[in-house]
Amino acid sequence: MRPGQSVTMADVATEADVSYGLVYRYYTSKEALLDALGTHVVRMVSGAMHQAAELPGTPRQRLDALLSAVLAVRRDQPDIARALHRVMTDEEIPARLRQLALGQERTFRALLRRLIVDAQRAGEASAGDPDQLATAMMASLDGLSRLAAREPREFMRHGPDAKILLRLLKT
Amino acid sequence: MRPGQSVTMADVATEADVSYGLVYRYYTSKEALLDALGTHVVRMVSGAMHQAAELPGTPRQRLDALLSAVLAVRRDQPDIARALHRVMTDEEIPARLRQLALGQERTFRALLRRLIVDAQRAGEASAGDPDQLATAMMASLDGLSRLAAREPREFMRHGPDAKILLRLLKT
Amino acid sequence: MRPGQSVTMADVATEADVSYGLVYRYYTSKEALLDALGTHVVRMVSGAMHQAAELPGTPRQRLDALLSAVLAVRRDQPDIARALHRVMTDEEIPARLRQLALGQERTFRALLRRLIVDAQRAGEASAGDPDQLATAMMASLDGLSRLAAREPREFMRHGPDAKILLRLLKT
Amino acid sequence: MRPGQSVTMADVATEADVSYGLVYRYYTSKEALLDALGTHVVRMVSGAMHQAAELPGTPRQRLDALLSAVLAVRRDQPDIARALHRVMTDEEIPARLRQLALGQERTFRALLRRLIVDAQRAGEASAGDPDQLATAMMASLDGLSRLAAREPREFMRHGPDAKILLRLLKT
DNA sequence: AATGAATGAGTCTTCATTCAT
DNA sequence: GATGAATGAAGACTCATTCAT
Repeated sequence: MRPGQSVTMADVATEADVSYGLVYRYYTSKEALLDALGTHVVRMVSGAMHQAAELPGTPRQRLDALLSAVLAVRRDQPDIARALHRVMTDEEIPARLRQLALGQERTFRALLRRLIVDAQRAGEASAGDPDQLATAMMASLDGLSRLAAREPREFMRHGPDAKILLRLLKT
Repeated sequence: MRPGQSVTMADVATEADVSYGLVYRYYTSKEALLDALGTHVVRMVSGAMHQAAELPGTPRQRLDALLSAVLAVRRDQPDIARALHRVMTDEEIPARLRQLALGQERTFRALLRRLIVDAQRAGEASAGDPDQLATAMMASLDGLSRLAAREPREFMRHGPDAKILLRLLKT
Repeated sequence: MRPGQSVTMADVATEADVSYGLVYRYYTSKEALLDALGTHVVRMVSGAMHQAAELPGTPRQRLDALLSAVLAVRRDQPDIARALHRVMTDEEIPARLRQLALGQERTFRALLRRLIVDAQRAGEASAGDPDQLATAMMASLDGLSRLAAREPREFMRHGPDAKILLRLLKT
Repeated sequence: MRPGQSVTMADVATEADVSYGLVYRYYTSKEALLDALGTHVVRMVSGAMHQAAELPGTPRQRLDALLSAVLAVRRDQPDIARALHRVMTDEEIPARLRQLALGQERTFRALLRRLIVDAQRAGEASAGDPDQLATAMMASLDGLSRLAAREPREFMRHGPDAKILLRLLKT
């Protein structure tokens, strides 16, 4: 195992079908590139998330929309999702990006928690600590998303849809 | 962003409190080291998995034991879990290790599927495609495991336990 | 310390307020540009030198004029002088330019030597090896020039003028 | 003229007859290497300077000793002197080193000025602004030093010795 | 067996130079 | 002629791996 980056600038250049040095016309550094990429994805997810959350319907229906929207972004753009995942996993994430992602996570958690509480009030979800439920749903959604990103083809055919996560709220 | 490995051999040596070059007495290469590490974890998970699966009880109880056992390994050894995750995520996974992990995944899926079917027959789980259910459970378990590895302290206090995943089988 | 040129072609283009690639319309390469720049300065010094040497007066007066003229060029054009200095210091001086500069140095030395000998004959300079005296004067003039180029403002106010170098000829 | 540094780390490694990467065992960066090199020379010159200044004798004799000592360091270690010169000329001098060198320059100037004033009082130097005289002597010494570093062999045979700079004090 | 000095290929970044528009 | 996008060869720095002691 030679020394090596998981994604090299040469890879990026090759992938984008441009020359080695050209990447630096558009991004001042690898960090800037990763930051831009990550920001793009975070923004997309963020947008989908807020849109879904504002749809009309019962809390349960809105939860469904929310989960499905988030999952869809990752499932439909596996390359970018994989790249983002790599970036977020890396020790060397640009600090700004990490903050952005953490912020989004917090926002998502708050949204989820609110909908869960609403659902409980509406009798659409069993009682239980809404924080734990939110945590479980987020973790599960993350797992599904990763699977969708890893095996998009397989996932489209045989994968469960996000609705299944509503079962975590039992009945 | 300088070039750089996430874990260097120097890190390993320092961590293990041995000299720089001594690591090569025990492992012929970094690849071999990672392979050994990964194999160790896979074996641990594998062992816990089979033990749990053979416990007595209703299918549902055994499922609970299985999920809890797998989650416990990752939660209780966050460092190793993180390292394994890094290794598995990396493009440069030793091929042997990837095979091993894939094999384990298949075994786990088969085990899970069998227990789900048993649970359905016993009326402990609602009807539904057992493959999709197994997929959902594995993905969710993976998400929870990652969270447990990422925030072990937080997870121990406020995290849901694996039992919550049984809800995916509704009732 | 990143790799990097002291003066880039982009700097030149920006400085000259022309577009990036246009420089190559005028100079086929950076080497050619530096060569032209250096040649320009060498020519200026050369011109000033010969003019001064042909002024009327005693050998001592003509020496004064010569030294002052050479110093003035560098003092009054510090940017160009610095650039030239950089070029001449660099390992990668265009060969042609190096030759030109060496030739000028020889010419200057010959001129200086002649004037020194003349001054000695005229009783305006003490006896002594004229070659050593010429060497000392050239070296000192070089030192003063460099100082003038490095700190032009400071030098204009408090710096000694070239006349002081005549003291090297004692009395 | 290809892009390129005046001194590359590869050059250093080759010169020192060690492998490329080994240099980084001893110096954490090129900057650190240059800093160390420069510091070494500055210290040597500084030492020689102070020793010479404390010798017994008339102000004139001590001036002679001082100038000779400084010149000798550069003449006897042309390689290092050249390297230092390169480093100091470079835009990218380590800031610390630049400060060190400037400090030394100030010290040297103060020393020189004091000796010049003493010499004037002792009737060993003609009247005149001691600051201008010090500036002229320093610049000339610098010029001689550079020449000595550039052509050490030639300089040893035909070059003037530092004593000639005392003539700048006329009599 | 143990140490850490030594090696050199790989990666990010810069910049002289070319070329399509 | 003019512009700036595109190219690719260097150069600093890292780190897996080897080897003398």
